[in-house]
Amino acid sequence: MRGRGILQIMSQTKPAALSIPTPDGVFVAHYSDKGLCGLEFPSGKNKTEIQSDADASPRQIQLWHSATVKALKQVLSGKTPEKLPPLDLSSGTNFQQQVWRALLKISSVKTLSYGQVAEAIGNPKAVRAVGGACGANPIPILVPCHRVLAAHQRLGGFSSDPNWKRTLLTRERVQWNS
DNA sequence: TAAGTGCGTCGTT
DNA sequence: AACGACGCACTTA
Repeated sequence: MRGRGILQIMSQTKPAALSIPTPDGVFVAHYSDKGLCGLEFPSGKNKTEIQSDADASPRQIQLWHSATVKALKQVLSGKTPEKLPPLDLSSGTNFQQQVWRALLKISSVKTLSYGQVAEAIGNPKAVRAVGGACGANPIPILVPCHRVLAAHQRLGGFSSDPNWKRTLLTRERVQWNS
């Protein structure tokens, strides 16, 4: 607290991690001074983890967080979120950010193949790299990497529990081939 | 049909 | 230089 420069005090918000209880478990959202920068799936750890109290957070983050909570719950119930909080995707490389932005355009119910995403960002041969970028997605669910299937409507992979991909797609009434 | 192999390709580490 | 949340062609059963 003492060593911070004036610029940091004025422009930088303390990174925050806020929990989000849902019927599917406790998610954890991370915020930078630019917006939502991470979303963790529920894990055994999250259940017992000390959750930073939302009341102690800056009001801006509280506002962002309420938007996150609402959007998350909407997607979890198979709906398209109306509003997203500001997203901070700056942790990604240029390529990854292109992919993530492309994913944001996929509305609920719809899906794209890894190949189609590659085409969408004007890099049609980078199919496999798109998969890598999906795996590096810091904000799953809200950046809907689960809506990317392999060719011919096959499921494809998922870094965290593949059951999440199946669950989310099922709730969005998306079908795939086994 | 289903399952397995090999290879091209590209971004990341 | 090695590794993937891929895609495609091509074998086998």
